Amino acid sequence: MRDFKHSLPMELMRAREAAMTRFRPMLRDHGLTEQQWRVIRALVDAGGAEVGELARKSCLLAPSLTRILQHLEARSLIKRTQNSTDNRRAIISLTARGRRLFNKIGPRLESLYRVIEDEFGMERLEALYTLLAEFYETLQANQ
Amino acid sequence: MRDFKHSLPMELMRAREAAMTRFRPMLRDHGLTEQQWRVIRALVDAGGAEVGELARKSCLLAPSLTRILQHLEARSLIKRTQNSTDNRRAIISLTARGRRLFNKIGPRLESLYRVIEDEFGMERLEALYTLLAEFYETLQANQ
DNA sequence: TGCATTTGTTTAACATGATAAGTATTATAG
DNA sequence: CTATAATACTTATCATGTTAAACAAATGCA
Repeated sequence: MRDFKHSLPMELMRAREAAMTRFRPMLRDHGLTEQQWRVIRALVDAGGAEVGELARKSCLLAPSLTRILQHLEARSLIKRTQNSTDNRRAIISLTARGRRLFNKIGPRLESLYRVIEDEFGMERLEALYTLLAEFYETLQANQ
Repeated sequence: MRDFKHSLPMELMRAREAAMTRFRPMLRDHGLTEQQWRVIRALVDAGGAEVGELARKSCLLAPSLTRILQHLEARSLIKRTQNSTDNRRAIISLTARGRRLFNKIGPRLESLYRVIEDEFGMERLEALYTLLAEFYETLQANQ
């Protein structure tokens, strides 16, 4: 049998965890989890989105996102607007407070990211991105 | 700001999720979660290990592992042996039942893994492994 | 129109992730 | 030898992951 250490899902997880260890403390300082940050960032990127769309963009399952949105709404970081043509769809967007939080945290995370770029090297990082994207596409295509 | 889609932790997660989607149904058929399977596999690999060692090998946090071991013990898949020289350390090992379960599931997961090898190609897969290991080492070294 | 089906989202239930605090045992300084 | 610190785990707590089921609004069709 293949060596246990050579398990792809675990290697992907370890690499991800190594990166998140750099980012998590700063998010925590602002009372945000990694997943809450992903939602905020996706909202900045999209400028308002339906829940399903947001789930795809932030790579979260719908039940997780539901709970996260409840937390963010309780902290007045997001707001819901009803879609007039379809009452099932709620449109989520950042509040001014949510945008301010993003503006405060975003740059700091970017600089942490640049440190990783420097340490690992831009070329290898790009190679990794490419392989990951190809891997994802390959497995999705044959699903 | 860097494009949101270009977020390394998320790309790593998406790739991992794409792979796990292939494996999870079979584990579920046998009443195992991915994490429980990692513990069982680490135990086969090590042939008995202390809790801390097991946590490292299976990439689980200690509190998670504690709960998982309770579940596996309740199902008689693992057993605990006390270390005579240090009563803090418990040695975990598989029961005969645990080994039987491993022998039933292991080969099926291996064949699913070979499908991925075929789809993505062995060379690219090796390249991905290498980059992931290098990435992990780089970030650990400067931590 | 009326009703079954589909779609978008939420609840529920159980398992794990993440951090902090607690407990028991061992090692160690004085 | 004893108080203290370090070690190995476990509990506790809150947030998310995963699956199934519930729910309401919209759609398709007789």
